[in-house]
Amino acid sequence: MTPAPFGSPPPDTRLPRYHRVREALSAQIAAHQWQPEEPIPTEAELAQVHGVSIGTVRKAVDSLVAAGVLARFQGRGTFVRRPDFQSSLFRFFRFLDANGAFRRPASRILKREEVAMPGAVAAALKQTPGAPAIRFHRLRLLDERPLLVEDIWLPKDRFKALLKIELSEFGDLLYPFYEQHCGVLVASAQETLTAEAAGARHARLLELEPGAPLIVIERVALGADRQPLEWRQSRGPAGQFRYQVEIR
Amino acid sequence: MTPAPFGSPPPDTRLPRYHRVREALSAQIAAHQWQPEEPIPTEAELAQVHGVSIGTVRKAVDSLVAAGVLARFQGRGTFVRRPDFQSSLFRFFRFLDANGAFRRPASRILKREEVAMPGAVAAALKQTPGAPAIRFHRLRLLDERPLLVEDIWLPKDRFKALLKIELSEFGDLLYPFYEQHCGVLVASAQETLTAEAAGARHARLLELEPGAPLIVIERVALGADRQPLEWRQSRGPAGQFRYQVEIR
DNA sequence: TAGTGGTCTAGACCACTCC
DNA sequence: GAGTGGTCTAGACCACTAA
Repeated sequence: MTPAPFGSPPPDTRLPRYHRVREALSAQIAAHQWQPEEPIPTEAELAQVHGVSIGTVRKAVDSLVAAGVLARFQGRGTFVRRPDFQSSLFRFFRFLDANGAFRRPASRILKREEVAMPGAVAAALKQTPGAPAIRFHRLRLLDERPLLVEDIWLPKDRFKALLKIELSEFGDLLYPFYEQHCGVLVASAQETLTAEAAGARHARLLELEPGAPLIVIERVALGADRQPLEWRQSRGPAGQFRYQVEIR
Repeated sequence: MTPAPFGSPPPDTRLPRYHRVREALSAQIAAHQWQPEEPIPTEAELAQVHGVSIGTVRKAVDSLVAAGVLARFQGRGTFVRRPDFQSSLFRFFRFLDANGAFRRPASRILKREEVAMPGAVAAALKQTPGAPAIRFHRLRLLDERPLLVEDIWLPKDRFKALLKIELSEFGDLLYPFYEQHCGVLVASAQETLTAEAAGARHARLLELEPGAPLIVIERVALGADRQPLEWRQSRGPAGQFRYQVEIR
């Protein structure tokens, strides 16, 4: 038995080989070793590099595909998946226009401010309470009708470049701005769904009666290293929301 | 090339072999060929029966395990899974007692009646509108405090045995009664989550203010053959509900 | 100890994409 | 046509369960 090699994470003593190959690939993906546009090495190459058979490589890749990290394309190669947030809970709001076609809602930033981070947000972002933060208030609309109110918090140090951008220059999506101006790439997120009665402010913004039921979605966006980057809370009318699952 | 064999479903011309093996296993499971307590044939046997290698059988079984239909146990065998509804949305209601331990809520049947099935329910159960139906009103409680109101609809013909049971004899769970008295086994279900403001009746039953936000979960319970068996709508206070997902 | 699934190999041929 | 992933084989040994 060979002695365990030294390395930063515990060197994985008796795990199955496909498991170790998967860990190695995961680490390389997290280190941005491959761009989403270029294929990762072929299965034959990976088999040779890791000293295992192709079948074992396939099993490792299989599990990363199942986890949504990689995507395979027959004849083209295997690619790091650019997250498209297809499974986001927002998908279950009825983002349809008058003709029934899907539409991305427009965004209107109502306010951008520099404030101290409250305790609950700081806990989610692993910051100290009161740390400098950037906060956005945003409204999302469909055909000029309000659909969602959003409250977005970012740690100021990593995102201060956003303070120099004119509000009118922001597009409908924020994550491309994080990437281009702050070098921060959102890789995944955790969402929590709850519901509440609309307060006066949210009711006014969403053009509802106070007390109307709202769906509340809280999201912590994570980087490839699973460090929390952004915290946001979004509210929309419950009547517009419908979430379906299969259970066993 | 051998001629396509005759059979009830189209005999699957050029599908991968593991796919055909999976279909065959699926059909046998749906036909109750194996009980959940007994293992299905070993991988070696299945390989021989279907004329494929063990690796191909494993791939077929893999996909059924991923779908939650089978469960494998090293050294024991592979079994048809008895559904435990672990993924039900109800799991996200806070079913906790004063000490924070999980508890199954108690059930109190408020009413049982024979009525004609309304159109919406009939559509979900693939019955004709106005067909004879059994309807239960039920309250679920935790520590004597109401947690959920339920409205349950069943087609009368398959479930008439339930009419002979005293209301006091029903336990906390209905599905065992379906199985024992009506020979009907629930294999899976589809759930839809929405929210609404509490009407007067639901508010009173749940001891809330009228207009308080409610989470509404609609469930269609399906048999092993995916025929709809039961339709139910459950309502609970939104503040007690919290649903979490990981998105990519 | 016998039998099960879990892991792994070292190939093969096929279907597809791209040049 | 060259190169990719998709499917498939016919074995092997290991880890675990149950008797």
